[in-house]
Amino acid sequence: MSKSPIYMDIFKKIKSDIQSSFYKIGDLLPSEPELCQIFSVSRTTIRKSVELLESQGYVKVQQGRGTEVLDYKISQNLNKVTSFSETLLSKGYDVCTGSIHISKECAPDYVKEKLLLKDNDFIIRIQRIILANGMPIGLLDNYIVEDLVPGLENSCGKFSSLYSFLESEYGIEITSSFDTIKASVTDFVTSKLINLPIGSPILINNRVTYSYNRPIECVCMTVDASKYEFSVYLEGR
Amino acid sequence: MSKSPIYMDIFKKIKSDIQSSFYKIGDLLPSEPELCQIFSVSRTTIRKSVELLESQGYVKVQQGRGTEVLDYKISQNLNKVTSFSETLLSKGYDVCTGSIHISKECAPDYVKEKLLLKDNDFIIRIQRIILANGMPIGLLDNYIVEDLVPGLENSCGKFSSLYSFLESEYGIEITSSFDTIKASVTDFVTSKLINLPIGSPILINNRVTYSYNRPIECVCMTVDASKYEFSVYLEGR
DNA sequence: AAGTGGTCTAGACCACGAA
DNA sequence: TCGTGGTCTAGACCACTTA
Repeated sequence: MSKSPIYMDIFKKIKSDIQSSFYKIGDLLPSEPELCQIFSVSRTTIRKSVELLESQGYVKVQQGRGTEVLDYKISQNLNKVTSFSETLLSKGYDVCTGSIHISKECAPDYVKEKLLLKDNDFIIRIQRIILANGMPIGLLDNYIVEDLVPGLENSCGKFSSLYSFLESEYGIEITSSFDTIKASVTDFVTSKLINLPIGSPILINNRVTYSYNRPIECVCMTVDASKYEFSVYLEGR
Repeated sequence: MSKSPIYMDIFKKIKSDIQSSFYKIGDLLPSEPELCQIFSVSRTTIRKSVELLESQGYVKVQQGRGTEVLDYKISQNLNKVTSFSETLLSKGYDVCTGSIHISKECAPDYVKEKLLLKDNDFIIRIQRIILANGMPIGLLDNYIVEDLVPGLENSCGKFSSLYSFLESEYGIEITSSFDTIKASVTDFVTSKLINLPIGSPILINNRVTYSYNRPIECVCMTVDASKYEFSVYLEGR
């Protein structure tokens, strides 16, 4: 049946209870001993769930007082993981996939390292040319851990935003990513693919995507620098 | 005496053991049961300490294998506001300022907008050429709200990290920033300044810096893309 | 004073990796 | 197979907030 730990199920249950206003913003959650009774588990397990809720901004835990439900719409982190198609959409482009090729491959070493794979593990590779307003704007090269997405190689044309598809079809919740951004210029091949003169500036975004600390995907996005930039909010020092 | 919890003491002890290379990079820490014996505590406590070490990037925990000591010098400082000289230092470059010019100017319109200035407000502008290992690597162009930094225009040569200087000399606490990263290629002027062929890829980082939600500075950094990349951790979706 | 979350113990069983 | 970390239990006492 369910392979996920109990604390994860409880976390999701409380999260959805908050989102459905069963627990209202500003209220206190039931106390930890009460939650233990409600879910028939030990306090350790409840605390792990509450820890998750807190880390994702759903509640504020205060000793001596209780656990308050926050306005998650406001308190969510600004630096959210968004798929590139989502980002382009929000910049006002009309986005679609120009060409796509899905294949099952043995992962290159650097991908194996990032995704903590063993030597014989396979990945699903998705290569795409992304169009914005009908013109090529960039390339996407995704590598996804094969075990997690059986049959994905036959889903050509069934999605535009990969992350939404992973969530709806495979129940994979994307919780975080680590992005590295660099600049370069197009070589011959890239120039042909996205229809730019050789030597045009491009932004390259390498990302590893995680679902609860488990790496599930890595992706390299190459995009026309004249049509894309990357924004981020930094906090603390 | 010590008011801190045991797991915090153990965390600090192991952290300093890592920093002093008692536990070397790439080694595995003693297993959790062993650590229990070493510190005479239960596994819950040890796990809390290891969790802290992991969250701060000192170790990588892997089921079935062990807890590996990471190179903390590389993995530190995610999503914190760091000055560019600090970032370059952490990447292993020997950083210094090649040339510097400080002036008091009327702010350009786009700067006024970002810093919420009025028409007659002035800014202190600092233009610098940054050297890494003695070679030009990039340009810095800072605009700082004048009211906050009286006399800064006479501080030429008194600082290398601007943010540290603002903190120590003016008590300005930098709390957050909003960064936009884009790619481009050098034009004639930039090429001359940082000693690259025309058309070389560069990364441009535009930043607005805040002290408790008040904008205090904006800066444009232009840097040789072959020697710099930008990393960020995104959370939630 | 009573109830909250914070810390901690001493066990147990399971899933995973390496040999 | 054996040792690792991952999860979980059923307690206990402490520190803090509120009333």
